[in-house]
Amino acid sequence: MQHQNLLMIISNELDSLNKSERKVADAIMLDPEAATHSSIASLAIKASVSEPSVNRFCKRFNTAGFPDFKIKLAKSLVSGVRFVNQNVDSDDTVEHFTPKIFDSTINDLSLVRDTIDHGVVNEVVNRLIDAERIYFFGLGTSGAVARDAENKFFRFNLPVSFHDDVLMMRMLASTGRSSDVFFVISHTGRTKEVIEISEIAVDKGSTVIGLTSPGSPLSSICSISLEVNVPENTDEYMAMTSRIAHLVILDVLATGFTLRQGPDFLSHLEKIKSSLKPTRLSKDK
Amino acid sequence: MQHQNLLMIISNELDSLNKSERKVADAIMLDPEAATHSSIASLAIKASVSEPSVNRFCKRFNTAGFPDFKIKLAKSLVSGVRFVNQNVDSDDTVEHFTPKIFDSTINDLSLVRDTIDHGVVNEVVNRLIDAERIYFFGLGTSGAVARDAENKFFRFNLPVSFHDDVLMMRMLASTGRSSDVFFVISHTGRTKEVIEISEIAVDKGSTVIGLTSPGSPLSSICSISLEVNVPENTDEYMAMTSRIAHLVILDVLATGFTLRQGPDFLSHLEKIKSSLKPTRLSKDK
DNA sequence: CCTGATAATGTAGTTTTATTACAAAAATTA
DNA sequence: TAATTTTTGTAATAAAACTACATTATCAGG
Repeated sequence: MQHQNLLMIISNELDSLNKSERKVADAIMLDPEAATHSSIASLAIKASVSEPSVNRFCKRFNTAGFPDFKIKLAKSLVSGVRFVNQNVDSDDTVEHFTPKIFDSTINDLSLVRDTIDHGVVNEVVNRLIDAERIYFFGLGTSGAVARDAENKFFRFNLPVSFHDDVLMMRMLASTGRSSDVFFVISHTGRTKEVIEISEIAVDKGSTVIGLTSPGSPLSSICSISLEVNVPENTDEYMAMTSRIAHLVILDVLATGFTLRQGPDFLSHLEKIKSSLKPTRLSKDK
Repeated sequence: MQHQNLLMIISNELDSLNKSERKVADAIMLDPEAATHSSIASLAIKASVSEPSVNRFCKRFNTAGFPDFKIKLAKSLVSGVRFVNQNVDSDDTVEHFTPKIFDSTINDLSLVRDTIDHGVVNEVVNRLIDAERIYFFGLGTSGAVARDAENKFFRFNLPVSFHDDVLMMRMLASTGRSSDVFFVISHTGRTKEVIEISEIAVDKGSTVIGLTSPGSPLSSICSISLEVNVPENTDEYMAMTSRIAHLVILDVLATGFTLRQGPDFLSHLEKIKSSLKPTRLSKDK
């Protein structure tokens, strides 16, 4: 939370603002760069609020006052995320919507970074290390995530597979052992099939790790719930960012796994990497 | 040139300053961070000059005045290299390496955002709209990206499929028509099989879009090359970020596609979305 | 080493900008 | 609906920045 960009903080707290604070926030978001150059009076007019309201807004975000706020805002603009919380407009051209989509993704990732539970991550890494088999389950978009996870964890020298076929999943879940880990990925956490399958695996004594949204049905039934807080998508043009957050979390888990194995393990990874060399054209051609 | 760091400009011009300007410069250089928080009066005292001297100093460096100067100075203090590249250490705990991985991903994404060629994106969207069939090809990690792309573009009411089987790919490529689009995803752009297959498709007159790294063999042979600039991964613990950049770019393309179809298209997307409702548990349970 | 011109710097007043104290209005609760 | 709390605005005050002008320093030519 320490080094987060002011603009992102504002966009994340948008919901908890009162009317006039919200007006100020909107005025700033509309053109943050302009805000850093305007006086408190002109910004107040732009937001249709009084000057003290702008001042209070600034103090709410832990700045000394308006000038200090402007400086912090200016700093946050350097990092380059300019279109936080700006939806794609129907008349946007490529130049407009491309940075918006990137910025929105970046924003969501930094939110997840700051809200992820390290204790749970740690616990999940432990379970993965103890696992004799890992199954990655996911349907639809989460199927692609599961597939990526298989590819990544395969390198770790233990039996891994991914599945996006509910019948297959069901069979595997019901024949699961206590040493098996079922890693279930689901954005919503409310897909009936996935929940049923997870319940079966839990009943059989296997470990079920759910990578899903907080408070979802899946989250409540699995052995360990790795909750990812990605805001709901309000804009019909915007993509689902949760799958990207899921991928990054799997990177985190893989890193934790590797680190726990100690330095010897790196040579094993190197072996796998070099096994792919013959499939590639050499760099100096 | 406009984006050069103010602090550097000052230090470069140090010799050409007159006495009091020099005093101001020294006072600022001594603690630039403090300078951004002080008033013109306190800085004048610190530099042992009058307030107008400070003001004149500011204007000399093409700023509107002291407040504007402070903002530009503050911006120049934000480290030039965004989100300093911190590698994962072998003794990092979850608390340490988690934000590192997120930040590194975020950093790469903002690099891609700023280097992506909008013209090419636009051209790719055009080709996708004109396509009668779209094939997404990818092996390994890029297979997962291709799978995600299929899932996304399927909603657009045109025949799409993804393939991660080289034999299948080869057959499809050699029977391709000019109205077909082969969307080939490859991080390295040097996988022999993928290049061969792409060449076949190009020869048959199909459009081959390559989502790959700049200057790669794949990039040079395909019809349109969508080049993604993600720095090579130096750290053995760090994951491959390019696949995430690829996913975001596919989001961008899908958005471009949707926008080009006009507002009527949204109802079609809504239909697909609601078709999945029966598979989910309701929210208020 | 003057003298006049020019550049550099400072003083004091003015204007702009930001903040504070307090009152009015809304919203919330009992 | 009255009491209480929260939100917002008004108006006065304080702070900060700027400008015009005066003073001082610097320097070239005599």
